[in-house]
Amino acid sequence: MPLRHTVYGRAMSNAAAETGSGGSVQSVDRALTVLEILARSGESGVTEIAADLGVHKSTAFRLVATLEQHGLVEQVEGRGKYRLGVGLLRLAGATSARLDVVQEARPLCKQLAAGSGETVNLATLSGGSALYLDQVAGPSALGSHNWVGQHIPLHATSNGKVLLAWLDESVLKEVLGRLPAYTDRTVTARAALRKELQQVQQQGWAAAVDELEVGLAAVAAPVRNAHGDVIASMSISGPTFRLTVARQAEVLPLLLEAAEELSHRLGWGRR
Amino acid sequence: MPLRHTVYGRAMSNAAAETGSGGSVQSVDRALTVLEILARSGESGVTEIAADLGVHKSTAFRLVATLEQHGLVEQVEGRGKYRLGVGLLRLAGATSARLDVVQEARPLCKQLAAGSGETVNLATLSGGSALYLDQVAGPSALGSHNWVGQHIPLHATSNGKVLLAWLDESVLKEVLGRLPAYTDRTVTARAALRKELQQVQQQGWAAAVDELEVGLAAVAAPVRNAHGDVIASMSISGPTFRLTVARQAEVLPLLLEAAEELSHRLGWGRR
DNA sequence: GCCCCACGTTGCACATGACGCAACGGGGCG
DNA sequence: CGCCCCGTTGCGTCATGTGCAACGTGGGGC
Repeated sequence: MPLRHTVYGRAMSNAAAETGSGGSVQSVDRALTVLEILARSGESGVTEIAADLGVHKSTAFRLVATLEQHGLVEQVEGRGKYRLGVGLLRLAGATSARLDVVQEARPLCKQLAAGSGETVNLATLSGGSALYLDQVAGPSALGSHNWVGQHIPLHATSNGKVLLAWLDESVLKEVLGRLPAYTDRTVTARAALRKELQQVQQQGWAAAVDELEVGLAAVAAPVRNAHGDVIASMSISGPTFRLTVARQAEVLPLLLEAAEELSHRLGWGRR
Repeated sequence: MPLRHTVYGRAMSNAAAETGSGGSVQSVDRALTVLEILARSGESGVTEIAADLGVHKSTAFRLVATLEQHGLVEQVEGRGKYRLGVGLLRLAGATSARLDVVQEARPLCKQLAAGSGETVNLATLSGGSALYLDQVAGPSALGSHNWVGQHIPLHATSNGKVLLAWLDESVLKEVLGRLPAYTDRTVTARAALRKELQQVQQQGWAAAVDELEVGLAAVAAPVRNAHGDVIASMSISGPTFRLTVARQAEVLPLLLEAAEELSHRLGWGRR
């Protein structure tokens, strides 16, 4: 789609780190950028947002005020700062309700979480990283991190490896630009990763222990659509001390069964 | 804040269900309304959105296109229709990262404690029993026990019953291993408990009087997350002589309102 | 304790950018 | 084959979003 927009008169004085994403409707574009800024910073004041956006304070204020009226942004009590609001959760809920994968997966994830006692995640490929679509915390997991909506590196997670393992060679090359290390267990050598991905493809599941975070372990299995493409990955994760290799072997059959059942519900292998 | 824009020439032919929420920045306001429309409908075409919004087709199109560039909206393949995009999940992830049941609940619990005069508790399911997350003592509570951090049997408390009532059958079976009696009012017959849980689910709240301790009464209501899962339970508890059935009926609306408001803050979209 | 700065917030006037219009292309159905 | 309805796009106009300046306030430093 061609950029139809003439350049703006002004010379973009700001450091706004323009994503290059020009919007069709300027004010809306700015407003949405505000959301992204808040997502990144967690909490920002009007002045800060304005500077980041390269617009006048008052402009930023009106954008934020409008967002606030829709509940997408709220101001933290007392202080004048702003942060993302819960309206986003409702919208996101509507989003995932619409994604058949998530909807079909939910009961299975729940059951799997109950059966394994650990946290179950569902992830898909999105823009060069793993996007976590859903998470069901296991009974023994309290206050475990919520990954939903997060973009997670592909080469350091079990879900990521599954998603990579069935990728076309051409796409794979693009995605594997850099392989940063997060712990000293992270696989950073391209050859080693390639080899592991092959193994993952053969055995039908992947594992990652202490590779993204020390103390975090997970196993994952592929989810296929009606065409047989791997469109998502389901994982069981927990603390390394609890999710030992032996325990992994115990929960693996449950995981594989759940992932297969989900694939089945999405039309794989039918007919 | 006064509505500053003049009405459009047109007489709002649509059923746009104007929330009365005027925005400060019109186009942003409209764009966000588009998100809400899509959240409600699941999938809409430009024309439909335009009609719903009371604007021209082309206007709606540009709004949608801008939303699309930020990933908040995507067009379903083939058909020209639009739906909410995964970008929302990313934003929501940033939201829920800082979202904590206890933290969100605190002001509500306080208010409820003040309004009811009794002690308010917040509990969740953890490893086969109820884990008390927070407690706000009411003004008339003298030296009442502090339950925070305690594991309490599920079948003998109002919170426990709420947490059980919405549990999957499979999990429920596991949890209900033994039903020890703590007083002679404790429900120990599995059939009776099952029946009560069904009633709890229907009426949307639970009660327990003298079932865990003689002289201790409580009513509880469910707290839901964005998916509608019951993730916690909020209760009002006090001495049986004060929290009579009549008094319970008085505080129940307050409790239900608080629990619903909390659910709302956690992203539950009512209904 | 005082002052001063910096922040969030609001009224106003201008010109910019968002809007409605009308026309195009294409896909599905009769 | 032709109709109709959809999403999409160039254009001219004016509504509307914007920058400016001023206000109130709260907190930090001197």
